[in-house]
Amino acid sequence: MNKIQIENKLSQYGHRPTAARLEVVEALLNFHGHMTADDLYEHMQSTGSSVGRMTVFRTLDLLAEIGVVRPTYQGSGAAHFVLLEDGHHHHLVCMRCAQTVEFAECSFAEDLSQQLAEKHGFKIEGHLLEIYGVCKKCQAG
Amino acid sequence: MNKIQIENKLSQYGHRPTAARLEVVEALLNFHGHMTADDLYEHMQSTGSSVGRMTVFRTLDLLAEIGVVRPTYQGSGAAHFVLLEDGHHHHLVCMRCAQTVEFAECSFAEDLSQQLAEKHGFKIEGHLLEIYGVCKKCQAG
DNA sequence: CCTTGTTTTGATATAAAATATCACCATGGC
DNA sequence: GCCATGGTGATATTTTATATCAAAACAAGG
Ligand SMILES: [Zn+2]
Ligand SMILES: [Zn+2]
Ligand SMILES: [Zn+2]
Ligand SMILES: [Zn+2]
Repeated sequence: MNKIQIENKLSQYGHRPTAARLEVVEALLNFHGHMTADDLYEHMQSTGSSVGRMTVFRTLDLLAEIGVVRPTYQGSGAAHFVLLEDGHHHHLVCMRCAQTVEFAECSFAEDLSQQLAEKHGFKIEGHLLEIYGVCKKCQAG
Repeated sequence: MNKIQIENKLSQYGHRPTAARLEVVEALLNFHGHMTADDLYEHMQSTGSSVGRMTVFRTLDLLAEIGVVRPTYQGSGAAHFVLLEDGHHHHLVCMRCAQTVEFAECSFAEDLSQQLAEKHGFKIEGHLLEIYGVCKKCQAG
């Protein structure tokens, strides 16, 4: 999902694709991997952006609402946002040290999605699969 | 997963199944669904427990470390803990109002688990599948 | 263009949640 | 019992998130 697509999605949902929001989107796409709102804000600061902290928080919330990102909890107290490429995201998380490894393989069946949508009246737009385990380093320690 | 099994798991991992911890476990099992640490603490208070707030936080962290619960983020600022029955948990979340619906159907393939374990050196112990969508009420509004 | 109503922004203030500290208590091995 | 280790809980502190509000940006209509 690129900047243009996200811009369109914002418009679709009646939110203006303002300069500040697009700066956040740009930073989000450049900043690879998981990040907290403050991580992203500080990264933007370091590249000379003048977008405020509140706008970063609000834009991430907005992007979560329209299904571009999703907040997850990685044990640090702050929400970590992950990009939902093509609507989904998958990662392994170490239960001890919170190290995460992303992977592309998707085992989510489309028919289960439909079945759940009907059963619960939801319009389904994406998913996150988190697998828990213990990483090599923590198995040794 | 019942109280005894969790008690054994604590011991297995070298943590004492103290009275305070078991009270938290008991409350956790009674309190159905998702909850924040403070939700659980307040619930315990209301039932006359004298276990302190810190112990509730610490016990939940401990249980997360051994795979009994998992913190998730549901947009409220506080971590929501879900019980990993038999190692896994699945729910639908509304992207607008954060309403959640749990479901039992599991589409996670065992062979993918093995494949990932080998590839990344993880010892896999469970998973969470979060499906995002818009609930009936929010579709209407 | 201007005017006007609406949305967005960002500084600041506030509230909420998580973590650190530390003295005390409980437990288990010696 | 005595010591070493681990666990507890009150409190203080830090970190995150949210509320507030005046100013700025914008869209629409005249
Ligand atoms: Zn690890
Ligand atoms: Zn997927
Ligand atoms: Zn909803
Ligand atoms: Zn499952």
